[in-house]
Amino acid sequence: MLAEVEKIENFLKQRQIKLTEERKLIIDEMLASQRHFGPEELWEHLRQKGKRVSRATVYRTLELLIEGGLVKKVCLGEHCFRYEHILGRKNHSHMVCLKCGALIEFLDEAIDERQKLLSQQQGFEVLSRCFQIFGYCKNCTQ
Amino acid sequence: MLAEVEKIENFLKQRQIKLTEERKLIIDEMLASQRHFGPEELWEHLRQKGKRVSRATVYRTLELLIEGGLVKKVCLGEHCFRYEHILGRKNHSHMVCLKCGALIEFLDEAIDERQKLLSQQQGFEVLSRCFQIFGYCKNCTQ
DNA sequence: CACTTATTGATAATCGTTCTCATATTGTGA
DNA sequence: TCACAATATGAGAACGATTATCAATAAGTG
Ligand SMILES: [Mn+2]
Ligand SMILES: [Mn+2]
Ligand SMILES: [Zn+2]
Ligand SMILES: [Zn+2]
Repeated sequence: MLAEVEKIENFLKQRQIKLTEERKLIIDEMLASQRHFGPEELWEHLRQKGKRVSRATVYRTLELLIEGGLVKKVCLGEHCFRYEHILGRKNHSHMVCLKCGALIEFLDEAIDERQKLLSQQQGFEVLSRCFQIFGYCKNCTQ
Repeated sequence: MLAEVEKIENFLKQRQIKLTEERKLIIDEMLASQRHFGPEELWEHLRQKGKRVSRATVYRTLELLIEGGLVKKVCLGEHCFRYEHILGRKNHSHMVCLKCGALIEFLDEAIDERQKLLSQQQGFEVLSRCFQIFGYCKNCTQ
């Protein structure tokens, strides 16, 4: 956790970005709370702790952290986006339960390699990937 | 194309769904135009041909066709959704060029199998998948 | 043809996200 | 330490794609 905060602060310093109170609050909350979260959710958590920041600042900060490669935005269906920090985590994908909302993370060497091969064949330079599987989780099919 | 129209009309008849002028227009336009399209785009094309339907009807009809498994909605980044008809087409994924917007379709047995295996391991019942690769196409990296 | 039921159009509402801009804070270098 | 330029913030307006509303209209059955 300390290493993570440090990595983030280094990123901010490298560019002409100021480490404000609000950004600290948002980053701390992100690292402390559950893995996948929405901006509104994070904002509400802070608010409940008496830490009031603007919704706009939450969005702006998350965007900043994405630019720095510290946070990833995941599309979980129609109009549902979640964020998660990816400090020290391997690139992974998600299975999304359409009933209970459960998220199952997965990663697979074989898929990664096939995917790499396919894009090379097309002369396609990969920047990011987005792979979701929608359906019902174990609990919800029983 | 005829077979496709027929398949769609069969789907409509099977349920208590009426084959209205507007729905015919939308389906014809979809089959006649390019593969991936947005609702607004389809609406505009019809309008330019003097065929006026409500935007709402375009959305409603596409939704209907998705239910019938005749159309698929593809998420191409943040707030960009496209539709495509999947009549007689294998399930495929897309590489999306972030510069020129090009779409490269791909499908791969190996990935499908790994994915199937992974979801089985989790006891996860798959309903749909969504796999996109973002980056730069051949033309845009040169 | 008549009648029931589904569908349409126009536009208001929604909702997550971004924009605006006056005010406040940060970090620098004197 | 202090002053100052550069950045960042908050509050709420604006946005834009999609969905909801509901009175008027059309489809299809028999
Ligand atoms: Mn995850
Ligand atoms: Mn396609
Ligand atoms: Zn579930
Ligand atoms: Zn391109």
